[in-house]
Amino acid sequence: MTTSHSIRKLASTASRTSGERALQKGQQTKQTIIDAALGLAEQIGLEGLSIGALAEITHMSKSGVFAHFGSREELQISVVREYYRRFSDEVFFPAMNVPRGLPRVRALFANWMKRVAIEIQSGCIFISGAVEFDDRPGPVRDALASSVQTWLTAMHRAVVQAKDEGHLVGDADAAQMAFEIHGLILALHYEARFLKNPGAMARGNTGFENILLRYGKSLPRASAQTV
Amino acid sequence: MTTSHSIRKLASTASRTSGERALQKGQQTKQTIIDAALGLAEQIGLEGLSIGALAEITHMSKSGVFAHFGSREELQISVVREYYRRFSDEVFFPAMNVPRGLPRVRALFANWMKRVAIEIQSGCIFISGAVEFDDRPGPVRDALASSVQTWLTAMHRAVVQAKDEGHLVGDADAAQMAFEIHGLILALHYEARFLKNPGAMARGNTGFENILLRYGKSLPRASAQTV
DNA sequence: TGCAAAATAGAACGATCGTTCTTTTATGCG
DNA sequence: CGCATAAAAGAACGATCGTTCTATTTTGCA
Repeated sequence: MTTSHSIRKLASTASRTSGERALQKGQQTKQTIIDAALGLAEQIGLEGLSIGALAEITHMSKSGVFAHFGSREELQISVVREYYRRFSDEVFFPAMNVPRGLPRVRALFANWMKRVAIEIQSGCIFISGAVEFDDRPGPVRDALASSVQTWLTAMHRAVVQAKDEGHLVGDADAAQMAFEIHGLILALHYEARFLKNPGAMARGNTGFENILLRYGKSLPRASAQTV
Repeated sequence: MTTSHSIRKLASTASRTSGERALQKGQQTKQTIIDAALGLAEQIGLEGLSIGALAEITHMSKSGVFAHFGSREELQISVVREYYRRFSDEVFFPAMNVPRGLPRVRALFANWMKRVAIEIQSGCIFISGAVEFDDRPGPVRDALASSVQTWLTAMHRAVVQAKDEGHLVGDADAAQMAFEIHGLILALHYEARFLKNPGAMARGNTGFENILLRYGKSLPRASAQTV
């Protein structure tokens, strides 16, 4: 549906077409603004974005910044899309080079953890945005929910594949497993970023191994039957 | 330390002293404002609180509302404290009537789940506040972090007691188990409230049973050795 | 009931917000 | 180079924000 199509569209965007020409001045500036806006949004949230602050950072006038987007909402949407692009590049695509099944699930989780670990300093827009827009309808919420849903669906698909490959126990519920993994990421983000708890990173990794103890068709159950 | 002391202080507050007199007019109004502010903050966040909006809701003047707190920050802190009080009343104290050990941990988790389930409509300030104030120092953040830490410590203590009672496996790491439980709650809040995923509630409960599969000294391991 | 004190209202402040409109500057193609 | 067009700046708008100051009303005790 929309989700997987977005992923593939992003892939085709990555392989640049021959017709690509150098960015015009306006596009360059717009990208500069989006970069600055993303950095700002990672710190103070999408709702904290202000045109005035962006103008100051980019050494432009408010109206100069504004003209590139036409509205604050459109700016926020641009930031969401940019974040989604970077998230995909860092977390999703690299894991596609890892064999499907449990190895790929491991890679996805590891990349996700790495990303969130970095974001202990800067903040994750998929998480902060969810809180900011959880009951505020509109195009920004739609863009955010769509991006998140695409990623979570990709993660879920990887788990399903792991089960198809026979890497998980027969009664494994892929959606349940994906839910529990998501919880580990959220707990890491919460406890590390808000509570400054230094042990959170290790607990995230241990949590993942505990999930595999339940769902993975590996050592514990196998050894019980083999020995 | 501060945490357990706060819990006990709250308990003593609950048992009303004989010297208590009827609230003066000012205190009544203040409580009315705090109630309205809490309701508002649960929907749009602590940062979304505005004195003007509160004045409209309570049919008062801005300055009339303002006078009770002296600053917006003090109002936000009052809201955090009120939320902490209600959270404790609904989640923590009822579980103290359940026998310590695994039953009490189950009760705490069940109450927590119930609370978050209700908050799928209204929002949890411990979660939204963490995102809003995760890198914004100040007294509001301090009040919030202190409240959250008190609760998480109480949860952790209950798990430690469960291990002491022999209800958990020998190598159980209480902090790790508390971390994973926290993750389930956060995943429930995220997927139910933001993504409107109807299956999230059941996944939270299943996740808890899966955690007990790992840490609980009950059926799975016992049967494997008994049979 | 009278009166000091508490509680609330009202008006105004400087600041910042997103947005609009007009004017100036920079760009890039023929 | 010249010129149409894109890009950016500048000024101003109405609205809302937290806060301050002063005036009015209400409260509760002697």
